[in-house]
Amino acid sequence: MVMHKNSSPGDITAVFGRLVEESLPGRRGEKAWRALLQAHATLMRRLDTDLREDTGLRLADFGVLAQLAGAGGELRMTELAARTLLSRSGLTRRVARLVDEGLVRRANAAGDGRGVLVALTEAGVARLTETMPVHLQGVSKLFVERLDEQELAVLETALRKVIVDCTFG
Amino acid sequence: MVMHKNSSPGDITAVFGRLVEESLPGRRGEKAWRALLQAHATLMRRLDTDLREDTGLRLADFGVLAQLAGAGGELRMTELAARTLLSRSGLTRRVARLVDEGLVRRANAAGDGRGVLVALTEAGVARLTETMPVHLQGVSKLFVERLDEQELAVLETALRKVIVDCTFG
DNA sequence: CCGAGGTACTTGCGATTGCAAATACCTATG
DNA sequence: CATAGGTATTTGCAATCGCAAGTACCTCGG
Repeated sequence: MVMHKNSSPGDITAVFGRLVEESLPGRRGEKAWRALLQAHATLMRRLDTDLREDTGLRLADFGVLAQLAGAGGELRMTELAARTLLSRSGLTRRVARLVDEGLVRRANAAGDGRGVLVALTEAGVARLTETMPVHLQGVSKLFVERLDEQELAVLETALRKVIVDCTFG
Repeated sequence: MVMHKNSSPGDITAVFGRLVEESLPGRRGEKAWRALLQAHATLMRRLDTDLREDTGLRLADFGVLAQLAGAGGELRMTELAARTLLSRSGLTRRVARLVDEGLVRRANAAGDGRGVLVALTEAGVARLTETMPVHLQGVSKLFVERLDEQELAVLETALRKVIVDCTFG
């Protein structure tokens, strides 16, 4: 065993390991946390690149169209931002791009001059119709099919418990 | 019951609902998937803003320093990119910024002229030492403490199953 | 009906991103 | 020992991001 005046190699790991123990006794939850980060990052990257290759649509744009469809075709900006987990300013620009592509339309909210109603166009519906199966099959293959009922149930309840309320944008 | 030639309000939701059923029979896993997206997005945003307010360090920069510490103080670029879930080009620039701030140092990899070794500086170690508890207590409070042993165990095994192999960058 | 203060959304700005191409170096083959 | 092809990293570029400030509109007390 070699000891130096300063840190020996691998020492740093041990020092910070001890620091982890102080906040996470027994390093409880560390592996689950890491798994969450890694699963999310790799799944998103894969789903996004696959979707773009197969349909030309970005995952974030798909998310906007899908949320609109799930809400009956139209939503206010703020509500849409909340559902898509996008910042308000980010949504403003994303919607602008979708309007340019003709997939979405903007209208004034009836009875509130401040509000903007975003609605799917016919082209948007058509685009979503061809895109949806591609994305869902990706989610199915990479996520749903790899998990059993119990795992899905626990994931749902556990992850719901850790959703934080935080304003986006 | 009112029927129009074209879609009636709410119709779109039903149409796409049917489309979901085709790829996800019984909409299996849909709720868990949604919970994953929402938990990740809100947790990350919260942890990042909290960390920045309390220590001035971005979450992504913290991640780089923490991975280096966990690996004994230094890593090659590609390995570091993989561990931090960053793209290679993203890491190049992030490391450049960290070098500017003096938290990290670059050196040539011994025996491979192509390789770059990124290492924590003393200042980097110091910064990490003061930052680590803040971040970990955030993770503890928002994530670990809200879950029981079984939930953490299932999260870990389930999420590990859905980690995709995909090159970053 | 006026004005203060709240809400809804957009925009200026500087920072950051990833992709694809470029650079630099290594390795194996003939 | 030349060179073809692979690996490690960086950079040009155009797109995108969030924050903070700005605009527009609504609401309500007086």
